[in-house]
Amino acid sequence: MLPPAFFARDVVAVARDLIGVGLFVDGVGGLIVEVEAYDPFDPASHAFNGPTKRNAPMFGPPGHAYVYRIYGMHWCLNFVCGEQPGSAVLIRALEPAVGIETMAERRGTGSLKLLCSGPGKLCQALSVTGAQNGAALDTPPFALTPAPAAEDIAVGVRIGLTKAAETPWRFGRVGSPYLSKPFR
DNA sequence: GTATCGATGATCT
DNA sequence: GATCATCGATACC
Repeated sequence: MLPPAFFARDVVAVARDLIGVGLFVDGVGGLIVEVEAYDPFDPASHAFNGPTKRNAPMFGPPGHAYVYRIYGMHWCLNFVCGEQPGSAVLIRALEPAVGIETMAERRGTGSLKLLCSGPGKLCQALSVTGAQNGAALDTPPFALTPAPAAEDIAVGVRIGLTKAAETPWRFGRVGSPYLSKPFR
C-alpha cells in the first residue's frame, strides 16, 4: 500500500510517480498508465474558484478520492494530492490486470484496449461512483500498490480542456496500448 | 490514424 | 442559461 505521505507532495511530482502504480477497487483493476495533474492556480481545475460543494474533497486531506460526474453521464476518479489544499490527479487510463472478466462484463466489451482507456471507462470498469467520493485510498474498497519498476514517462498537454489547454501536465507510460490517446 | 457530432444532467454564475 | 477533466458511432484519410 502507498502511504499517505506519497500523496502529500507537489501534485505534478505525484502525478509522474503514479505511472505504474497498481489501482484496485474490491480487487479489480490494473496498473496506472495515464494521469493528469491539476493545482488550485490552474484555470482548468475545479478548485480554481475556491471550495464548492462538489469539489470539497479537493480541499480535504491528501490520499483521498475525489469522484465527480461529468457530462451528466460519466464518473471521473481523482486522487487528492499536494502540500497545499486544492490539488488532485485525474486517473485517465489503466492497463487491465486483475478481474478482467468482471471489467469486461461491466463495460460490455471483450476488447482489452477498451476496458480502462479513459477516465469514464475505468470508473465503469472498476465500479467507481459518487459512493467513493471522499474515501481514503489506503482502506477498502481501494488498494494501491507501488510501481514494480521505474517507468519511461511521456509528457503532453491535457485532454478535453478549453482553459489552460497548453499546460503540459499529462503523463503516461511510453508506448502503452492502453492510453486514452497516444502521446505526440 | 483523426474529426465531428449527439447524448445527457449536475453544477455554478 | 452556459458550461463541461467523456464516450461511442460515424465519416473520412
